[in-house]
Amino acid sequence: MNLNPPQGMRDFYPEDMLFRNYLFDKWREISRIYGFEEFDAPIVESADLFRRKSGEEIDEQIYVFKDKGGRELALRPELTPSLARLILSRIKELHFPLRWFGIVQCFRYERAQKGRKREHYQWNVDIIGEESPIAESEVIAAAVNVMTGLGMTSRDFKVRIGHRGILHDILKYHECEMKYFNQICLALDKRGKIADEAIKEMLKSDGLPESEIQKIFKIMEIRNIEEIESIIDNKSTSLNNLKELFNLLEIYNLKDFIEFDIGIIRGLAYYTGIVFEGFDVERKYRAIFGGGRYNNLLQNLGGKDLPAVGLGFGDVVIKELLEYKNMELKTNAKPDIAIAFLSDNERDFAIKIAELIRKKGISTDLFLKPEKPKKIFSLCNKMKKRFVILIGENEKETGSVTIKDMNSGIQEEVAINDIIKKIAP
RNA sequence: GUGGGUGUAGUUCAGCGGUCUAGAGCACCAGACUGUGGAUCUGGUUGUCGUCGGUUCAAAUCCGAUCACCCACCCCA
Repeated sequence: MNLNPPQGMRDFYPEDMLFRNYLFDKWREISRIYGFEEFDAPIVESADLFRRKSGEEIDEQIYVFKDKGGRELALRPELTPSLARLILSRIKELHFPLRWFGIVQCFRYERAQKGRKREHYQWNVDIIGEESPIAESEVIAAAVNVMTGLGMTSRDFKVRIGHRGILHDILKYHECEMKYFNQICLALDKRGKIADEAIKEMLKSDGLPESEIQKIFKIMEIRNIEEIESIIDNKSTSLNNLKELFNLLEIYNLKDFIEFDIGIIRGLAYYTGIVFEGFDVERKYRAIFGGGRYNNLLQNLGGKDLPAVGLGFGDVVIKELLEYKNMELKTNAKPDIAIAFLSDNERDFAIKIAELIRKKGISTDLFLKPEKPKKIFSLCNKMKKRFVILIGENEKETGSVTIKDMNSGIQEEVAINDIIKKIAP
């Protein structure tokens, strides 16, 4: 019998749930503070919902299966198509802009690797129905606040911001041939990951002439918006858009967290404008979160265009990063109090004491059978209990309990009425 | 889908053709008796050496297949 979970799927032991809940709580808290409402959708959707979106290629990466009625269903690889479905079916009654978020489990059928599994949880934040870059800035601000809430600073991570349209404009200015746009995007994406020479080779084998390749490398050197301004004129709406976003983010006081990066492309075909990704400064990990503007959200479902900005923030990379930085978690969710008894004669008395404490909302772990004191204290020590309440013959007779403070090692006999005072002062 | 790496006690790993009747650290269990944990000490347990097959007098060790995990690519969240 193979005890492993299916390939790329994850088990969450209690100690893993500690981190997961910690992260989810952070996501929820920031969502609430930034005024987003939570929603969810089925984890299983009609396979067509996901296919329709971005061509055929995605098909191979979706878990597809047939239900007993022969309908083709899929485990969701992402939340956005479901979001589009929900919005479209209430398009008349919803008032925009909408701010929705979800914390959802997604699946992708592909080989697992560092920072990527076949299954992950993802925080999704979307603002639907707003053209202005203030939508982007709200979403980016929320993501940055999650990061800082997890203890990260601007020395640990940066949000790199790019713009598809600007790349287009620059290429046009350089009179690059647009038929190579996809290859150019690919080359930009590769920069920093593989050697420049290898990129050149790649472009060459794609059929780009030497002159074009040189232009592209010049473009890749662009490091800030001012450089772009000096290259292309002010009529570029994309450029103005991006400038406005940077101004806005300065008002949010996020200047230290953001950088312009012409190389941020993002794969998804549906991004239409500003795109951004969060990275650790050492670049040891892949993007922590990413998102951007996708103004044709509803098109694929037969609706009208609706401006939208979205963000996805997965649980896998951030966990690896926090572990690497030794910042994963400090809380201990285990019960603080343990109640133990020495023989069956005291069991019922111990139950009554446990219930008394639990009625006060205090987390209490009750031993289920009698144990020797040595074992009781040894176990409680391992489980890091704060207090151990011991009940034996003596205690039962006098109607009291023995409470031991595991930190100090001091113990005393306490009357029933004084227990709460002792353990929860 | 392609390429590479790794599977040995609960766990992290060492051993890489004959003394292996397979080890080490950590973990675990036990240290007269009575109602008391954490440090140290002493003793002890733990394994179809991933699975199946092959080569050999001899296989954890070599070869093949298979499964699983990891890493990279492809692609992307």
